[in-house]
Amino acid sequence: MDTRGVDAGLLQTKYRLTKQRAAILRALDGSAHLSAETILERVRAELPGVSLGTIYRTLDILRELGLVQVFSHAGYAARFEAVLEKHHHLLCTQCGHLVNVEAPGLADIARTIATGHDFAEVDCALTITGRCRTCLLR
Amino acid sequence: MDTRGVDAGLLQTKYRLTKQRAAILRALDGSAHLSAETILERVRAELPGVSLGTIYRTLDILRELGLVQVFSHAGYAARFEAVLEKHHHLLCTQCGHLVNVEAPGLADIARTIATGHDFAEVDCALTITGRCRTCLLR
DNA sequence: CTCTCTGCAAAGCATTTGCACATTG
DNA sequence: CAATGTGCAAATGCTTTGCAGAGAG
Repeated sequence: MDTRGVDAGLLQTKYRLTKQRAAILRALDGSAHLSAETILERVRAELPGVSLGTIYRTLDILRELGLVQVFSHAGYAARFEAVLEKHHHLLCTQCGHLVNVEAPGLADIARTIATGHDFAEVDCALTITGRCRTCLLR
Repeated sequence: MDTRGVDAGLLQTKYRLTKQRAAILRALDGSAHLSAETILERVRAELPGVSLGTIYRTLDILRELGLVQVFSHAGYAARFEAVLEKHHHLLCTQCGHLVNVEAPGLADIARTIATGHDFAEVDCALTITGRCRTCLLR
């Protein structure tokens, strides 16, 4: 994630660029699938006083701005990552391991389905579940 | 949903067919996208003492047996429905309205992606989001 | 200076669980 | 009867929120 680009993105909005927010952006940089708790740990490493409430509030703003993608699935805490390119998820139902995958053409399929039902402003999220190699061998 | 078929299905397992479970199956019959709370209300209409714990426990068994499909999405309580045919979901992000849709060929796409990453026992769930006609006009 | 943001701690909500009793097969 | 299921209520875990003080622009 190009943090400078995101900073600029934030600055163009009504939101302020605080040191907490900058640290959260840095924590997301280059890593995928971080839980709020993990982000809290990383941020606290450089900014000890930060609270979980701030993490959630900031992530929600970043999601609203389209800078962060959220993965949530029944039975797991949400996981967050910076948006680089649109992608989908492959989840191991045994160990929770998450892989980013691309599904070329899926967006078009989804848009066709949605417009057929009079929906607009369409987005889609595909979650593929299964068992990963490691778990299969166990 | 053919409740008799499901009863038979239950009976073939280690699970007992109690009056609570039968009532829950009846509550699911013919309706889609029921929350646990709604199911509780319906079941209590004929069996007043039933608890929410039992609803969740039973739904979990039915899901495990493949008789019930669960839809969950960040910010909403889970919604449950009897499995008739595999389908996907179209969710209005404004009003929460949920529509069942088919996505022919998607299962194959998902399986191809998953096996490419050494995953097996593959399933997939597509959630398309957008705004429904009613909300667009508002 | 004003408006937004933060930390804290409490609340919220959906869901799960321990336990003693009831029920099923 | 032995094993499974149930109601109840408390616990859980993630996430959100109110508030009073701190900080950004």
